[in-house]
Amino acid sequence: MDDATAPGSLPAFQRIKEFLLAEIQQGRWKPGDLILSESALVKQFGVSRMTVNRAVNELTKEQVLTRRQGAGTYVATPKYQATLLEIKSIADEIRARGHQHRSQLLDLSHTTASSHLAPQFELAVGSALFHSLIVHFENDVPIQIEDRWVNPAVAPDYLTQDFTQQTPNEYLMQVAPLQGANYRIEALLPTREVAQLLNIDGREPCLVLQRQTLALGQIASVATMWHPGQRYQFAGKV
Amino acid sequence: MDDATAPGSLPAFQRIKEFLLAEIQQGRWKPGDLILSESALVKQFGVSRMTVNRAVNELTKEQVLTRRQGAGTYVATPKYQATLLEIKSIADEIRARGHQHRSQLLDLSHTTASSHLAPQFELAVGSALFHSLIVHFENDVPIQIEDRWVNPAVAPDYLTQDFTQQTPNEYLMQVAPLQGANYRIEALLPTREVAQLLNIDGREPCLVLQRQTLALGQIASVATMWHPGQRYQFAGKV
DNA sequence: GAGTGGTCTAGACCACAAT
DNA sequence: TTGTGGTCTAGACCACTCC
Repeated sequence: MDDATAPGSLPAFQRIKEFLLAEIQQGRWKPGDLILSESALVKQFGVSRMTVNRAVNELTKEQVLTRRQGAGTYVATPKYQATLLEIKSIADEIRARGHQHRSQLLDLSHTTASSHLAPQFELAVGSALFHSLIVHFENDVPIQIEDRWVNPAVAPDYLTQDFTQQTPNEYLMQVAPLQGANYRIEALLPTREVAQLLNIDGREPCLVLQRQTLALGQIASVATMWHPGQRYQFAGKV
Repeated sequence: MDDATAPGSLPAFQRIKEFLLAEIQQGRWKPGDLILSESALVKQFGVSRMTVNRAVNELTKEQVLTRRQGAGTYVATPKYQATLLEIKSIADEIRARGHQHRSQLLDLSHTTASSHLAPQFELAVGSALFHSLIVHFENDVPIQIEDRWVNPAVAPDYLTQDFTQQTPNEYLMQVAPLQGANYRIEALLPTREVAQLLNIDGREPCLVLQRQTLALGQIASVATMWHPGQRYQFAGKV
């Protein structure tokens, strides 16, 4: 005999993957935790080691787990995503260029969802929202305006953070595992306020990134990032 | 006994993966081709079927191959890449919106690498290059200017194609497997020529994508795509 | 029916980490 | 030394496609 223990059901390696994913997504295993060894999973599921190995190796390729020979298998620390438009920290990006990063907090407040914002959060009009407005400087030159609304259900302590020490993005990724993002990139002329904050001429085009991030099964945050066209570009590899 | 046929060497499944990748990248197997079956690879490499299966399955997960139970394993048709900034066809994109695509060929010529272009191709100044300049229309409204230089070593028949029927991108992906791309996105004011071709005001910002594509181990193509800021944006998910 | 891939087993030897 | 993961074998049964 061999396989087919559960007829009409998923393959064994899939059931094991789903078990492991459920443990992680439901928070019973957290990033960095050591999880069950292969031999433990072999006993628990009554399958051969090759089958367990396939399940765990696939999750490792999918960057859900990390493995260290001789040590064990761990829950991967969330990686801030892929390819281009990485959900990375503007502060890290600036420092990686060997430059100095500084940010100026212009607003941090409690507000309510307008008829324009509410649908972007899939919340009712008038729901509570947090708002922050920050200018990021690279070597004292303004390089990004970050205009962000945050869902209080995801980050209830948002208003008490010190966003000159840690960017909102960094904070949000710390309090809630990022599940995905939708983005839009446009070339727009700045509003008068944007032009003034970025210290540019009103006729200079801006590269605008709008991003909606998802966490804990909800829309965590909606951000609009304005960059001066003369001083900023997105670049990457595929 | 079991493994360790080639001491100091790669694992068997890795050697098989590299063999398969080499066959594809050197053009001996083309997209859609049926490749060797598992049993054929078992004989060729003198390994067990599970080892071959792992190699082929991993390449399938990596979207290099596709498999059909009962039929066989095929070279995947190039998938126009990931996440955002997919290397996709502007024509398909427009048609996917249910709109009509039309393109106008403004130039298709043989030229030589200037001191500005040569380094982008890693070629000597004065090397032969092909050039094309195309305007793409969505429902008769200009939506993209595609200004492209092509390495003749990768696409020697570039100048004899009908680019009103097939975009340069589609043609290039057909003749040479795409290995990667570097891109840059900027917000710029249009040049006089660009403004005229896109039928926009010279003060309207443009969303500009520059992309360098790699194929056959060389730099295949360098393209600059201009889009009117009012009518175009990049969007996607991560 | 012959051939293909999809999955699984019950062992095995190895390199490595922790102790 | 014990336990971990990394890799591999030589079989097996199954579902599916093609002829």
